[in-house]
Amino acid sequence: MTEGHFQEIYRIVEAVPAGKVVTYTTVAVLAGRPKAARTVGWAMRALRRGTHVPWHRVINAQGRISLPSPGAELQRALLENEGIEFNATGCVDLQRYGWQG
DNA sequence: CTCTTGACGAAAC
DNA sequence: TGTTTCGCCAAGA
Repeated sequence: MTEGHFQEIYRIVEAVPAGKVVTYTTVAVLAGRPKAARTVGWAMRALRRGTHVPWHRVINAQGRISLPSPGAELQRALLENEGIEFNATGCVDLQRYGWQG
């Protein structure tokens, strides 16, 4: 399944437990590329049928959903379904729900 | 091989 | 405080 450098990213995202979230940067760091946060987003967008990666647990450093399109509503719904709460500003408390805690 | 795009991020304006 | 720019990395045309 060597789908390129995304494999490592997918592996990390899959390791994120339900009810927790990680930022693109965190995934990038764990993947060994702290400057490749954008690439993580690329990997998420590249997700297609067949990949059971919990992409919805990946948010930006602001604890906010970056998806400009309706995908944001879906991601938020999935996160709330896992018990994650959103701030009035639509932000998630990374200190509380972050994988790192 | 070159140029553009993108679900990022921090800094500059 | 909101918007814009630059840097970084990988993929697609």
